[in-house]
Amino acid sequence: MRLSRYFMPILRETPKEAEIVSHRLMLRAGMLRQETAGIYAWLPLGLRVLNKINAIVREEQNRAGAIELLMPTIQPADLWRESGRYDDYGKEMLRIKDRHEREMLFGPTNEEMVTEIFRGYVRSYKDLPLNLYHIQWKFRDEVRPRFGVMRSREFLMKDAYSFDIDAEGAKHSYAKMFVAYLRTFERMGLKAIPMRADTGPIGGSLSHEFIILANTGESEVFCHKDFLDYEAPPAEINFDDRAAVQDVVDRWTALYAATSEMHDAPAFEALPEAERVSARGIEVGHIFSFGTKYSEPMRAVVNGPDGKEVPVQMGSYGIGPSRLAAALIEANHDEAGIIWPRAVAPFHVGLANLKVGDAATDAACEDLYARLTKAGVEVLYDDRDDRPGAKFATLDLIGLPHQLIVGPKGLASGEIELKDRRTGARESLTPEAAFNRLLAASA
RNA sequence: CGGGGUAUAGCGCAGUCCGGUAGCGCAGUAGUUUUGGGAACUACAGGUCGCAGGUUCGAAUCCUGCUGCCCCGACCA
Repeated sequence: MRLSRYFMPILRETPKEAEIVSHRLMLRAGMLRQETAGIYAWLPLGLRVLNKINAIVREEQNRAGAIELLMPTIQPADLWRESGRYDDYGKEMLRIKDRHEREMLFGPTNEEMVTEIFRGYVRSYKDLPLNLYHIQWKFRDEVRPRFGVMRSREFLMKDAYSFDIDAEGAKHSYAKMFVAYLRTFERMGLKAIPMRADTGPIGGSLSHEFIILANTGESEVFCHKDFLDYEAPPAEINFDDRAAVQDVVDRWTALYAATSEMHDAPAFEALPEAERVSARGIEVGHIFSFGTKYSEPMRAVVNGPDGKEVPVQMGSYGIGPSRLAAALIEANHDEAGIIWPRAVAPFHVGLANLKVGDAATDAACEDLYARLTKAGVEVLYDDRDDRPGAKFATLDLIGLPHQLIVGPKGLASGEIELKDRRTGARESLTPEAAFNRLLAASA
């Protein structure tokens, strides 16, 4: 993408409403625009990040056997009366009426609707297990939205729903999502720690929050230090192997980890001091197993092997990609701006032409831009006639992992500069060597 | 929902106390000189001063009401 033809409205100064670093940087980097309290437009650069996050989430959901569909944002009130949540949900649910005075709502979550879809088609235990998910906008009318897209009213959520014939199957479904979540966050370069959680209005018996550690995190968390060295299971893990999947869950839940709401101070303090970690955290995922809470009232039943009808065992599993975009910045930034992990970076490389109009510089840039793009490397080419300093500042702000700096001085000796945004390390290389280096990095 | 702020150009702000033709910096446009870590100069353009009433010869400024937004708290992916 040529920056001269892109839409990336960066701000030199920080809008005063933005308090936390991710919000400030998202506004400054031209990723977001607030339209009203807790409601944001995603500008092109922000959307690219959101799409990268979604792609990883989707791959890992699919790998774990979940199947994507797409449910609407607007739902009929009657569906929610069946589960009893129309009255329970309170003012956080945005309720609206259509032109015929029918009561509708903007979905805050989709348990009811997915259960309605399920019961419309599935009759037999032979069709189980089943896990359906979508990535769709949700609306929760928070009393006080804040922190940009970290706590917005409209937000994007991946929500998966599992259906099983019995509790054992449900446990396996839960474990599969548990593993998928560990992999999802690790692929984004985040250290996410599962913590036992309160189930809140979703209800149910078993629940974990996935918390990433970031010193600007919103809540206080406590965990065993060994978690910091744990690695997510490999892509090759066999999700159908109940024991293997359960082993991962057991391992990741064996040590102490809790948010402040669930914190058991005596238990935590019983650990040797050197093994305790108190930190700030951000919730990026939440999984629940809630049995027949919805299937029973909504009559989502199947015939079991014995021919008897039983309500299905359900679970739901959420990740907030829009929140993740902010959380990623909270965990990856410095004074100059964002530092994107490669997997979610809006572009891989920022190519800075330090002297637009200089024939040799233009030619070198055009050549690199064309070849890298052709090779599948995503390049944002700053071809604007601007001063070098401004270009450096912009590239640091938007945080692309690699910066290719091409100017007449370096070219005079046949070299260009390759800078690593995270380490700040710079290297002078021939254009050819830089090209090969970037190809290798994207392999 | 309780408490506290704030609203003036795209962004950041001054002006309000003490009423008298709306200003600064950045960003934008044109030009000149520049060009390896957010350039300088010149010129230009950009505002129903959140909204509605009121007081006054005259209101960004004083009074009344309303609204938006932000922060702290309680609540939450």
